Amino acid sequence: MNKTTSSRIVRLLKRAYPDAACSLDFKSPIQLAVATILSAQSTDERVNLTTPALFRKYKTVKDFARAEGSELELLIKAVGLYRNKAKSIIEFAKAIQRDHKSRVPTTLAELEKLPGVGRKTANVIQGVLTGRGEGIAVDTHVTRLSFRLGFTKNKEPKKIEQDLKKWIDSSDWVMMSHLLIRHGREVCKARKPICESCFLAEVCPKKGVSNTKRLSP
DNA sequence: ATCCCGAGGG
DNA sequence: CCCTCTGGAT
Repeated sequence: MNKTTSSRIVRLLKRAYPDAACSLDFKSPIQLAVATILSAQSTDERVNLTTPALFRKYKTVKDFARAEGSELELLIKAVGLYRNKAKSIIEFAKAIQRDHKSRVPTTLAELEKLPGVGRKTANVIQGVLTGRGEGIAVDTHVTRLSFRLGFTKNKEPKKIEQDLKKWIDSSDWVMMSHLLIRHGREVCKARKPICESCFLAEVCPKKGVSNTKRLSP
C-alpha cells in the first residue's frame, strides 16, 4: 500500500457511497449501544427488525439495567447469541448507571472497559456518537476488504486497525468503516465478490481471483 | 456448509 | 492461541 493508492481508494469509495453511514437504526446513545452489541455475528438488517419492539419496552439505561434476563432474551432471540447478549446488555447498562451517571460514555477508553463491549463495538459507538473516531472499527467486512485491497497482511483486528490508521486520514476513520462495510456487503462479498463490476478493480491486488477461500483472511 | 458490523473465558 | 455462544439467510 502507498498513500497515493489509499487516497484514491477512499476517494472512489466516497464517490460511490456518498451517504455511507451506520446502518443500525437508533434514536439515542443507549439505543446505538444496544443495537451495536446485538449486531455481533448477526446482520444489521436482522438487528433493525428486532430493535423496534425492544426499544418500545426498554427506553433508558435504567430500563435496561433492571431488565429481566429471560424477558430480554425472548425479545432478542432472532439475532442469535441471545443469552450472552442479554447478559451483556444488562451488565453494560448497570455499569453505566453505576460509573457514568446513566449516560453512555463517549471515549474509547471508557467504552472498552464496559462489559460486553470490545474494541470493535467501542469504536462503533465512539465514532458514531462523536463523528470523529479515536480508532477504526474493524469488523468482518473491514477485515476482509483491508486484506483484499492490500491495506494489511495481518489477521488480528488490532493490527489491521493500526495498518489502516497509517494510510487513512484521521478525519476519515469513521467514514472508512462505513464505506468498507457498505462495499463489502454490496460488491466485495465474502463468498462471491463481483470483481467484474467493481470500481476498485483497477487498484485491487486480488481482483478476479475466483477462489474466494483464498481471498478471505 | 458458510456467513453475518464479536466478546469473554480458558 | 483456542473455544463457545446462537439463529436465520444463502
